[in-house]
Parts: sequence; structure tokens; C-alpha cells
Amino acid sequence: MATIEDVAKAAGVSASTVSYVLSGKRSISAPTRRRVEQAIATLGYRPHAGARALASARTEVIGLTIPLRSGIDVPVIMQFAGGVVTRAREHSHDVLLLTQDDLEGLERATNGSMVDALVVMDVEADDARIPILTRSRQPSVLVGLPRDASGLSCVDLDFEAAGRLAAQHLSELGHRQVAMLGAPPEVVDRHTSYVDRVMRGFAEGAPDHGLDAKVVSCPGAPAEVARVVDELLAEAPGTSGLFVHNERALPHVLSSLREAGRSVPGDVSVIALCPEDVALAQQVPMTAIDLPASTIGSLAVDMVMARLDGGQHAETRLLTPVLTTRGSTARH
Amino acid sequence: MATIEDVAKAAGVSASTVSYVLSGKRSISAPTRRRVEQAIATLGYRPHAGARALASARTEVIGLTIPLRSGIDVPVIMQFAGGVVTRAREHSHDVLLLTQDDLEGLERATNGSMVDALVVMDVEADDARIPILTRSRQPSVLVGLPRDASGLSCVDLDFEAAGRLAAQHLSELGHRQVAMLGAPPEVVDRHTSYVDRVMRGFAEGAPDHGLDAKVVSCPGAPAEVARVVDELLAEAPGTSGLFVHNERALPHVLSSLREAGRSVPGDVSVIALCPEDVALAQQVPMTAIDLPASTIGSLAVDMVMARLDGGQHAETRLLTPVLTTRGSTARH
DNA sequence: TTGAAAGCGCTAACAG
DNA sequence: CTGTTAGCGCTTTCAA
Repeated sequence: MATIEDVAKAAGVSASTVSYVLSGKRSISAPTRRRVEQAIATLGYRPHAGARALASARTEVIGLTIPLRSGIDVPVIMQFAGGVVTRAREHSHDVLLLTQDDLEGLERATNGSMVDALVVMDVEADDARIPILTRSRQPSVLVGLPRDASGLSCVDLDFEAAGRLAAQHLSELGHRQVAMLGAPPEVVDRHTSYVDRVMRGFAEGAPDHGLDAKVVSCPGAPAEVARVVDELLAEAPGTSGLFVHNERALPHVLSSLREAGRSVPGDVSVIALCPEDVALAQQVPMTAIDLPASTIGSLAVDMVMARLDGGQHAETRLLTPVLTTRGSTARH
Repeated sequence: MATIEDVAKAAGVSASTVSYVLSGKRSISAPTRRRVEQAIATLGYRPHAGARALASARTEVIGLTIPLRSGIDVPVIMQFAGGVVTRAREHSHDVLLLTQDDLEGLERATNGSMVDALVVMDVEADDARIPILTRSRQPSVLVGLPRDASGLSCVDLDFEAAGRLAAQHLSELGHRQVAMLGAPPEVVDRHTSYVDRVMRGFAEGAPDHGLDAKVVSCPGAPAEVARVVDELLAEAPGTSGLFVHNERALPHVLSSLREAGRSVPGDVSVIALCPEDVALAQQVPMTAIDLPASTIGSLAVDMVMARLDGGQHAETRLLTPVLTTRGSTARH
């Protein structure tokens, strides 16, 4: 591979001049710049990432932890990761993929100077990674809201407000007996922050709007979804409004209702909390609170970059949920 | 951050000794090793990745290109990526995430010495990345089968055999008029290699088994799936066997059939080509040819690692498809 | 506007 | 079994 020295020779300048042409950190005469750029092009020169990181203490890489475990909403993760990668490239950074529960990997990435900054997904209420992150010298942003952020930046949809909004909307449609079908039990048990928050928002918002509400967690497998729906309808036959925060279960909820002889939205109104494309891909286009995963991903990168080169202080940003009315809800 | 020099001082040895303790490349006396390990632990020392890469010409990172564009089967991608990351860690490598169509990123990663090796997903028949990869000095493995692999390693499910297997199975069940619902048009147009191969396998295998077969591409949106299914049943009302290679469309195919008054498997047998968990998550547990995405991911990493430290030559590995009979097929 | 030179932190001969 | 030393390729003062 061509080195900066090769380029310098070919252009008849010193290595430092080549470096400055690349970084733009000092002014270069037009002819010199031209010759250097020429040499770079003909040699196909690319700076050696390791050498650059060593000399500049900057890697141009950000770390992204993503969950690969069970029960998660895969499309949401992908959209989020897409947002992160795309935005990172716009800040001319690459992305190092770390897995959620690999604490060792997180230490390696930070202390080993593999990354300039970190985006951490799917934060739990008491996340074991928080102490590692506060100790690290790289800025990081948590996607989610831990019990104690310890001065770290956070970004997420305001899931609690989303829960309240769902309750409010069902109330405004005239429903009185409602229920929420939440994440699978294994996810609820992990106390992943957004799961807790949306459940709390709905459970607390419902009474405020005069609703009688049940909140149950819901597995993803079709047979189990049917069981949960049947149980719910048996226990509270008057249920006419449903709030579903479980992407995998969503299609089966709709079929289960149908098979139980309840039409949507005729007998039961259903609000989903999911990305827009998922809402539109159901048998009935769903009235839904949008989960703007890609936007959150971009935002996370913007925030962490701002701290990196602006030295800005930590902040928490919660996006206001937006509900779009489609075909799955009606007046009661 | 502590450097190797700090560790050396703390342990009363030279930096090279610390390095050798870490790499195991020469024998160290027990007491020395103990003191060094002690010092490493108390200082929380981690080698600087860039410095190491510069000195050793090894990054301990592999690049992974994943598609983020539309029409892809998201769960398959995630499972695949999971397999890659997990296996990479077992070879003590991290993973740098690259996006599918970022040719510039691929060059940066290889020529900029950011990675030791590359795993490239979702290869197209004439993939623009192949020339870049053949030029690069890092080994790479393509997931998929391009028209001309140019001496690069390839790994994939034998999708052509999968197509034939589906035809054969439908034939053995006594079906005569069958059809395949393939990937969305935009994916077919890209000539992603596996899409072409499974269609060819089915189209060519069907006549060999005495089948009258139609092959159509199929969008993912529910309304469109319904349209495609209805058209199919209108043109070929005798169709009693279906082979679906489209994860997003799969649930809607089942509902469309039901709404068209055809029961599964009573009137129509349906074979899916998808990961096992997807097959089990449908309303009817699907007879399916497994798409072992995670396994392929692991395998890709193993292959690329073997070339890295064994100097082995390139090879192409195609996994034999396996069909599992479940509730969506019956004798005709 | 440019060049020379001192590192950045590590690895791997080479020497003992 | 261990230490000394010469780079790896780049960035960034310092000097002109």
C-alpha cells in the first residue's frame, strides 16, 4: 500500500504537506494542492487508519451496541441501526458493531481506543454498562432512559407519553374498557427501559381519562397470542379498545380478534405502537403511534458527535409521540 | 490511559516482555508472567488498537457489509449478522459495519487497513464490489454466488437445490399444478444471486417432476399480495401447491388463500423458504425449507479466518437444503 | 506557504 | 528466559 511518504515524493512535497492537504488544517497553495491530489489519485492512496488513530487520538469510528437476543422487535433494531450508520457516514465516521451484553467488548472498544464515541441501544433500568461508560473518556449516548443516567446523554421516544396518548385517544373515541398488550414476558423481566415506560404511561394515563384498563404482557407466538387475547376477552368481555406494543404479536392479535368474532374496528379499536411501515403492512392499516427508529438513530449520532467536537454537555431528549389515525380505530 | 510502558514499569520488566505475555509468542517464566498480569489488572491496561494495528499489520477486525435497502427480509439479515458477530468474537475479532452499496466505504476499509478480512452479504450476479475485493490484500468471502467469483470464496444455502427440492416435494405429494411466489420485483430486478437461483431451481425442477409451474414475483404489502394471489388463482384455478420465498408476504399469502376460500393445507399446500422461527410463527406451522442464516454467517467467518491464518485457498461452499414437514402441506 | 522532526503505543527482529 | 531497538504511517508542533 502507498504511504503518505510515497505520495509526498510523487508530488515533490513533504509528508506533512500531504497531511495538511488531507486535513485542511492549514492553507495550501493551489498548485501544491493540485499536485498532491494528483499523486493521491494515481497512487490510490488511503491513510492507514491505525497510524492515524495513533498519531491523532481519533479513530473516526463510533461503537454501536445492538441487541441480538430473543423477543426483540427486529425491524425496529434494523431501522435504528440504519439511521445510525447513515448518519455516522455523514459525519464521516464508520461503525463498529458491538453486542448488547458483551461488557468485555465495550471495555475493549473504549479503553483500547477503538472508537471515538458510543451509541448504546436498548438500555435497561439498571444497566451494567453505565458504570463502564461513565468511566470511559469517550462520549456516549444511551438510547433509552435508565433509572440513573449518571450524567450520560439519553435519547428516545417519550414512551411514557406514548402510553398516555394511547389511553387518551381511546378515551376520546368513547371507549371505557381497554387493555394493553405489551412486550413478551422475557423482555418485561429484563426491565428494558422503554417497555417499562410505555406500560406505566398507559396504566397511569387510563384512569386519568376515565378508563378501566388492564395491562398484560404478551408472547409473540401465534398460539400464545390467541390464548392471551381469549383470556382477556373472557375476563373483560366489554373490552372495546386495545393498545398493542408488540410487533411480532400484532398480526396475530388481529387474527385472534377476528376468530373470536370481534371485528376491527367495528367491535374493537386497536392502536399499535410500531414503525410506520409495520403499521401499514398489517391486514388493516393500523392507527398507530409512530416509533421513528431511524430518526432516533440519526439523532443519537448527532448528539454524540456534538459532544465530540463541540465539547457540549450531556442532555436527555425525548421525542414527542405522534398518533396517526388509520383504519383500525372507530368511535365506540 | 495506561500504556504498555506503564505496565512494564509496574511489573519491573521491559515493554517487549509485556507484549509477549499478551501474545504468547514466546515463553515467559511463571513469576514474570504473574507480575505482568498483576500489573495489567491493577492498571486496567488495554492495548491501543491503532498502535497494535500499525506495528503488526493486523487489526483484529473484520468488515461486514449488510443491506439496509428495501424489500429485504429483515429477520434473515439480523440472524445472519448475529452469526457473524458471535463467531467473529470466538476468533477474537470485532466487526466493522459497512453498508451494502457504499463502495467508497469498502475501499476505505480495505485500503485504509481498517479490517483483516471481509464478509460481503447479499451478492448480486454482477457485483460491483468484486473487483474491489479481488484487488484488496485482505481475504473475503461472498455470501451468495455471483456469475463470476473471480477466485473469491463463496458460501450460501444451495438455493437452486432448494427450488428443486420444493418442486420435488410438491410432486411427491401428488400436486400437478403449482406456483412459486418469489421476492418483490425490486429485489428480483437487482439480480441478487439467491433470488435468481431459487427461481431457476424451481422453474427447472418442476417440469422434471411432471409439474405445471408458474413463477411470479410478489410484493410484500398485504393488499398487493392479495392481488397477486387472486390473479394467480384466476389464471390457474387448479393450483394446489405453492412455494413461497418471501418472508414479508408469507402471512398475507396465508390470509389471502383463506379469504379466497382455499384452506391450507386442505385445498392448497404451501411450502415456505425461510428461517425456522419464521416458519413456526405463522398461523399454520409451515412446512419449510430452512434458511439457516445464522449458520451461514458463522461459516462465512470460519472460512475467512481459515484463509487469514492458514493461507488456505478460496473455496465455494453450498449448504444442502433441508425440508421439514409441518402443518401447511398435505397429499393432493 | 512549506519542511523537519518528534512522537503516538505497539510488535518483532536481534542480541544476549 | 528477557531486554534493546528499530520501525509501523501518520499528525502536529516548531522553525523557516
